[in-house]
Amino acid sequence: MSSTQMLKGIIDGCILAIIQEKEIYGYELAEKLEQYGFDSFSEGTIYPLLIRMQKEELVTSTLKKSTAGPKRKYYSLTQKGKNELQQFMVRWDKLQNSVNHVLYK
Amino acid sequence: MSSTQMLKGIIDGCILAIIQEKEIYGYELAEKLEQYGFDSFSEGTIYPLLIRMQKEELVTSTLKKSTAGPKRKYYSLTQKGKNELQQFMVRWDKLQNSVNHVLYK
DNA sequence: GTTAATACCTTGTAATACAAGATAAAGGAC
DNA sequence: GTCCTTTATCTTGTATTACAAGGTATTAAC
Repeated sequence: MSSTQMLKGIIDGCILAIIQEKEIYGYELAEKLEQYGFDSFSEGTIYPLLIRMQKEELVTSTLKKSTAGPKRKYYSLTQKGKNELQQFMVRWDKLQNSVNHVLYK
Repeated sequence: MSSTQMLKGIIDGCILAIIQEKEIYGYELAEKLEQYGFDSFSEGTIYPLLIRMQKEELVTSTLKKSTAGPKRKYYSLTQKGKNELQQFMVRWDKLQNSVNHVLYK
């Protein structure tokens, strides 16, 4: 993943980090992102992203019954996903340094 | 500008910050970004971006002779650009907090 | 059986990072 | 004087992707 894709892909990394904590389903993830202070990540963003990440074999999913509503698709990280998260954290750190260097010199 | 566009638009803010320091032309800007640790911002990224920012009236430009090569197009911030930079810095700060909250809890 | 809440997915659009390549001007080598 | 290199800008085309908008399914409560 290039540095550019990172600029576009910050959410990806954050989602990997949240999933690593504990397995989680899309709807819950959306709520959690809002808690963490991210504005407006709609389901139109999150579901396609999760599907993409599963295609890339960063996450796996299992269906579990819900108390109310359709089955929940719980996601957890694969080893590849854990590696990707590590790499993301390095890139994020570097990006943070660069941006702060520019902004605050 | 939404939070999403920000994710994609971090470079925009950085470029505004660099231009605010002193007027600068595209080619020089590309070099400077590399100095600051950004990988690989090619001219195919930077020139369209500068043109876009001028269209949005965030920057103005004036041509000046170069010692070698075609005329340099020096960019500087408009008042609108300065405001945008301020807003970007606030959004960046918020984003940083959110991401770090997720990553390092 | 209707409503509300929960949960997932799809389609279409606009933005945009970037590679690749075109163009232009100046200076130096020969 | 013509060729090469360096400096400098711009354009075209492609792939990615955030998101709005809307659709579908399941359960509980009434």
